[in-house]
Amino acid sequence: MSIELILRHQIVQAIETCYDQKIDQTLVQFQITRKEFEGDLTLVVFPFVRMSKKSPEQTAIEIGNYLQQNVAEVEKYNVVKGFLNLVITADYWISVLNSASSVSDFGITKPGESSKLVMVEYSSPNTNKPLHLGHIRNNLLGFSLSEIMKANGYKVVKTNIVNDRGIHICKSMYAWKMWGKDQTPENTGIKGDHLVGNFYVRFDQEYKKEIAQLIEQGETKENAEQNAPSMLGAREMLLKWEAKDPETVELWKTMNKWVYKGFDVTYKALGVDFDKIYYESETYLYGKDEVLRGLDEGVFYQKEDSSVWADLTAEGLDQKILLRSDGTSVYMTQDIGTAKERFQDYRINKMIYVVGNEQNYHFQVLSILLDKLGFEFGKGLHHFSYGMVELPQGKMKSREGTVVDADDLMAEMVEVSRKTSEELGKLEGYTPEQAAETYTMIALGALKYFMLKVDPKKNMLFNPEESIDFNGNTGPFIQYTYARIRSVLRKADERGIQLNHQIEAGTPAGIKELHLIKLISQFPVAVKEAGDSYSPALVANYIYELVKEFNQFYHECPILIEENNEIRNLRLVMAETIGKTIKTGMKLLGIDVPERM
RNA sequence: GUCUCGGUAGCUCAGCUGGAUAGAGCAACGGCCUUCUAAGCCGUAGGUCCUGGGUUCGAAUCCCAGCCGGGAUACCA
Repeated sequence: MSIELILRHQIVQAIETCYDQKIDQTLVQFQITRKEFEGDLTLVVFPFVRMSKKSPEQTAIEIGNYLQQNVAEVEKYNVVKGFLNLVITADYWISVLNSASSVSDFGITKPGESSKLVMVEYSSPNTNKPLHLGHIRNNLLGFSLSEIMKANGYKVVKTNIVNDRGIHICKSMYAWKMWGKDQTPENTGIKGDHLVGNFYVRFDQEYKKEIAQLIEQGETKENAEQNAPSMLGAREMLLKWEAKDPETVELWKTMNKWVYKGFDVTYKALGVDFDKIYYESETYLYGKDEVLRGLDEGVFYQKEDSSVWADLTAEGLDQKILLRSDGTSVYMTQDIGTAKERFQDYRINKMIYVVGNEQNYHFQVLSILLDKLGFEFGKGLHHFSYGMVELPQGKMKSREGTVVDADDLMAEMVEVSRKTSEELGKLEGYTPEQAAETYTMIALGALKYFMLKVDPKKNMLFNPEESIDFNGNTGPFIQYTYARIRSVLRKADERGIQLNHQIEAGTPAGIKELHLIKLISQFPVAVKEAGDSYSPALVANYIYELVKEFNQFYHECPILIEENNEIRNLRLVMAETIGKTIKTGMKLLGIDVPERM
């Protein structure tokens, strides 16, 4: 049982004994004692003043006395104003270190047979352009969230729904057919997703030219947009595709194949993967039956033009269209279909959609509609809504080319990482392959940590002018600390020092050691909170705090060269446990840590 | 118009289930490599926590109003 739980219980007892009042455990609020005061845990006594009918100081002293007498782990206490600072015995903290160091998966709750199944949908790209920085955030969040859910004892299915059909891909197809028919990834050497993306941009350029021309000829802007030859061409392609025209379907397959091959490279570089991939071209017709059933059951209604609608005014929202007057589906219809499909394919207990906050409204409506259709899981959907990545000029737009490309960004960072490693002479003695593996790991560590350390729900700013840092609160800083710990442990091994993992009670641990052990003990708490609140940032922030604290310790206290064997052993075991915690924590963020750097 | 998210140091962000003197990193300035990895450590400087009310023993944190910014808002996904 953790010290917090023991104390919580005992404090309730103390109030009952001293003041003859029964209180709820939730009234007991603890915090970690601030550095400038002596103690480990602090009880705020103000809430109890009303019961004691005494001054805060007097109340604190009485509760402190009770705890000191009745709780073995409480060594002593002091009172500052209304704050009761409790000093926990060193032996308790040593026992905490012992239990943390003795297990291989400290802080992790492994899923078992009866664990709940969570499906996490993330990435979900369009197949008309390569992935950019916004997708990177999505992918990293989705992957990390999946790892964090697993670490909280859930079974997880990672899924990706590929948006492989629609007018956007037809635009690329049309442009290719018109202005680049001879080009392939093979004969141009351009990565498939980039090649297709180039045609998407080309389409937009030509389209704009045509609009300008039509307006000059006296057309209204609206007419010009509707009747520009390119747009007509793309629309025609969409109709042909839906009619399963062989030539169009063939072109569609070919170009999508190029894109998938490109995506695979990017996904692999990012270190993300999926257990199940859905393709919208296969699922986009699914929702229609459900909507028609809803219409039969009177959940939805039909307008005179025979379009089908949901009335959400009772929920404080508007009317929402579900089937167009020609009977075709909209985005919402498809999502109803895919949701049903997924719950049929898997016994999902919870569905999490990792999708940007611009779609908050969509998912709010989706949840309500599924509920109205009688699906139990409707209310259980969770939209993991994250903020946009903005550039100094504002939002990224693929069509206008104002995007930070995922592949380019990674390549640049690997290059910076390589140069830095070489300048610092860190990887001497490594083979070129080992060196490349390490500096790539560092580059990705920098990128991933940069993206994941900020609160997912907030918009974040990325300035391409200032490359992502490798110093300070960064991935490489944490990786560096890990490598440093490994180095010390390697040297200990070389010198024939055997670690004794069962540290004996009474080992003289200093304030610095105790503080670090306290931090180690918080790791499982951080993992749980990250899972409960769906926030990888909490794990990132925790690791940073631990690492920063360890580096201070490292500079102040010798580990390997400490002369007292007992203390040296304590510090080595502590360092090893911190290393293990860093590795586990970073794994939750999808970041690897190097043995050397 | 309505809904929603945000506003904390020059910049990027923590802290937000109310608690002690609001913290990091970057950028600036000054120190520390003959001792376990200097991608590190120490120090200096930098704040009307958007504004105004309210609740409270106590508010960056909760409530209300306003200002500024992002996003959504019935047939693009």
